[in-house]
Amino acid sequence: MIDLKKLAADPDAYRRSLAKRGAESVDVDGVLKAQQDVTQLTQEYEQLRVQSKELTRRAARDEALRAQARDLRDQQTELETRLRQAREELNAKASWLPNYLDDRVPAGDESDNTVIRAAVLPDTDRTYRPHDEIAQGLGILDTERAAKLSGSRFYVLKGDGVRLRMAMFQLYLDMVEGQGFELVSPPVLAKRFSFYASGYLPFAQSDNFGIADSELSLTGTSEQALLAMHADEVLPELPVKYLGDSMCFRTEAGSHGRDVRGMMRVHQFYKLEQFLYCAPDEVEALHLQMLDNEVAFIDALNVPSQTIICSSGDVAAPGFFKYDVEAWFPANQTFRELTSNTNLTDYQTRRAGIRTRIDGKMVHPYTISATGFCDRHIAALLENNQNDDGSVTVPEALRPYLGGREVLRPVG
RNA sequence: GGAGGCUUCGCCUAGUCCGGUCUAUGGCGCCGCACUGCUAAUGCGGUUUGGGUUAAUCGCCCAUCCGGGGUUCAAAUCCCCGAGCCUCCGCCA
Repeated sequence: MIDLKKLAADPDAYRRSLAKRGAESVDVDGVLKAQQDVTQLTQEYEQLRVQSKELTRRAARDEALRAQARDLRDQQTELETRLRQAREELNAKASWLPNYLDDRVPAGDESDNTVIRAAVLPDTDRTYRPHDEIAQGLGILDTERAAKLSGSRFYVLKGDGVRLRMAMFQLYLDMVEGQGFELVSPPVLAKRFSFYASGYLPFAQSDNFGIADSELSLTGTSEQALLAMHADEVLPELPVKYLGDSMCFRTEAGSHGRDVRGMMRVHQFYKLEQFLYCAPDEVEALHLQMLDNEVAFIDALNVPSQTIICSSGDVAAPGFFKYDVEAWFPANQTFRELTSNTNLTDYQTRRAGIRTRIDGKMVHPYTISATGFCDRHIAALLENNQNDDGSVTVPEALRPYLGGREVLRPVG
């Protein structure tokens, strides 16, 4: 939710932001009108309440006034109904307003993303095999059996694949030691409200798996839980930093035929998420700190990567400013998104009713949602650290967490 | 699945039986001031949140006692539905 007072004060500033998103169809005037209606009805209602309260006070000792008081109450009830309807209309409309965009966000689609840190690619003409072939060779990935079990866009991760995931988990914890993160493993089933609060609903209605005969859906990221679990709270101090540990579930609606092979775009994957609440004046520094964590981790996996500022078309509705880190996938000679790091300003905390006191004033804290690592990192690691015989050299940083092993060898 | 208890403005709490200055009590914490020759003690005052009014402050007004609905001139208080927490029993990884 954006700040409606700020919107009313300068609608054109918001319209410019919408234009950059290509979202001119959003009904700004309708929201402003609905807001005025609510304000006006509220004032009328309050005036009636004053009269009603006064009359009630006197009616306590004077039965003759009770008929009159009853009449006033009925008027009040009627006005209350209209006020409630006006509020509902305002909420329904306002929930469709995306966040403002930072001035630094380039207008356009994916092709307009701005590279702010270039990758250092290996100077070689050797050929690389795609990560899924390497993984199958190592016997750590089984997509055929996953298809029998669950269908397409799933994988069974086995043996050293699971160990790699656990090793990465431990390495990540050690690398961000001292930064004040609390490790949290939240539920992956959440109520509708949680998806609304985090800004996924109503925009991305079809992205999540619902549970039949239940209000619950599977979360696409622990971000949704780490936000909603603090709904309606006043946070005593900032920043609050979490590492969210969870499986993530996504329908991948609208991505038919893209990345159907391997581990890149699936219905279920593991992710360790960096999620934090902070004061507005510390958001820039923390945003960069999260980015540094991501890059340092990917570097530690010996995976070349570049950092980009995402263009307007690549920033989801609740986002204000987003960095992506893209890993080099040498088999296809292409960069693919590995991590995503968004400053969401107070958009989510407004929706969730999360506040904090800064200099004695109640304000909505800012949130940052940034990937720590996820299963895609395994794919990037395998593809970039493969050897010609199909084995994979374990990056040095990971070796202590894999019993000192230096190489993962193909089976049979 | 069964039975019972609980939910009050940061935390704890009075008030609910029997509706009416409840305009919600007190303590802790916090803030301000005063005092004391120390960042101790004490005293006085303030301290829910959201909205409205205002250029803004002060003030004033409206709402707010887990959520929703109902009864009533009037609801923290009575009735109904729901949520959450707790205890005991049952069942079960």
